[in-house]
Amino acid sequence: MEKNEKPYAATDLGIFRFAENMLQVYLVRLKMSPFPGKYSLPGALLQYDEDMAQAAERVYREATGQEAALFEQVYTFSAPNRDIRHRSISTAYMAFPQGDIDDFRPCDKYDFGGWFNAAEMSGLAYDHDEILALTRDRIAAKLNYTTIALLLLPKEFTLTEMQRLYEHCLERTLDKRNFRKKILSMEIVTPTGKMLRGQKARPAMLYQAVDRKMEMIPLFR
Amino acid sequence: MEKNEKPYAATDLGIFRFAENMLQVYLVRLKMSPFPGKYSLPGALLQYDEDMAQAAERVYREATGQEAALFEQVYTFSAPNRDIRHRSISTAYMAFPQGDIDDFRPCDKYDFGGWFNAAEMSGLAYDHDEILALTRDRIAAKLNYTTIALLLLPKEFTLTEMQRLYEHCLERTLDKRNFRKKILSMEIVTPTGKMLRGQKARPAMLYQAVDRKMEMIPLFR
DNA sequence: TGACTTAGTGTAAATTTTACAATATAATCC
DNA sequence: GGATTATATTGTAAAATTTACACTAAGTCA
Repeated sequence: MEKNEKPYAATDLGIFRFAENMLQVYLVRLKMSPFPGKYSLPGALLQYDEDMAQAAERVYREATGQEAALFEQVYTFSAPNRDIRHRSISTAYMAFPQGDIDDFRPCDKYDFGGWFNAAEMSGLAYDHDEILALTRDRIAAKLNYTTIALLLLPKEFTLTEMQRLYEHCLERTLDKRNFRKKILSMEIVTPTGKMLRGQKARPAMLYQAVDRKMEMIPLFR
Repeated sequence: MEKNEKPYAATDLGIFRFAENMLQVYLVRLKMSPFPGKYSLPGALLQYDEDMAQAAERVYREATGQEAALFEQVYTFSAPNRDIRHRSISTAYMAFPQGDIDDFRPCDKYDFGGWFNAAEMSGLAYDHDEILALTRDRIAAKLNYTTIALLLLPKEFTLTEMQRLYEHCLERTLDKRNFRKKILSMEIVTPTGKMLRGQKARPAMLYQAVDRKMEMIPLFR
């Protein structure tokens, strides 16, 4: 930006879920310059009557056609050259879909929207590689001291799926019996009574979150 | 802001220490409108050649006359009406002084600067009551899963001081023997060999941080 | 129906956490 | 300088949690 010119204020949104044994992020393909055809996190400029959280919610609607999600502010990116068109600062949010994930349909700002393996994406528009990397790190950190796993999993999930989420994001294996004992002792999930059938082997009990929100796990009990 | 007008970008800084058995925040008194005579967190508009972290470091220099500190981004505040003069969004940082705390001298933007009990301040300019409250909450949360205590304490401190920091910020008492056992077992502090003398009673061993930075305390070891 | 795949479970040892009280060392006050 | 006061420092036994570890159960698939 020129001296004394104000930067644009924007928000970029990392929409995440754990599915197909991956941490997946929902990316959109840009139609317009400066990166036509490139993938990016959905984003938008802040509007005059919104705060950042509202802007993030609007971006969620634009990118998915859906409403229900939980949002969490992550970080504000402000490097002077992070946007080649003009100076802009972007406040990144994470979003966790609550409603029907399979009906996502981006608005016509975008060419396409879809789920990708968050660990393998690069070459995104703007500084979105960096935003994605920091947001992934934040998710991994939060797995250690919050119940963020409940937001990444679908409404109903097996304990094996939950364990795979931890193992993939923390990049380590965990003992199956000890993991189950620990999660069950926290009383954050409850069995639905339904079984996940049609897999290759023995059906697994489906669980659901007791309370589908992110809570701190205390150090001193 | 008017439609299509860009907001100002700013940063506000919560400078913290634990001293005199309190979590203290360094506040400045404003000379100019719109809040002459009111206390506030030190802050400034983002300049064209800076990112937010650099702006926060500049604000630290302006407010204290000192250089050495550690910074941590906290949250970006963006309510449309948070600044009565014009729309602005502010990215709040926490700062932890590293150098000589007793030589703080604010630049002439400010009338006065001094340390206050962070738990008791209200009536600050702008939305700084809210920024301060959220930042205090963040510090309390981080005491539970990071070594942020090392940044709040002076270079040399007693284990009793450290325990008081936890007790004040977490608003609960902790057993003295168990606290010391736990902290020492973490191997994040080491005795200096020097004693704190001149108190009312038996001198206490002074400790220092092994590594004066904020690190995560892992959930799964 | 036999082979394969994933779900689900228990226990003993080690470690950590918790609850709890007496002694040590200085300053202060007569 | 002796008594009093205030805070620092330390250990242990019980409880709880964590860890390491391997087999059976219940489906699918060829």
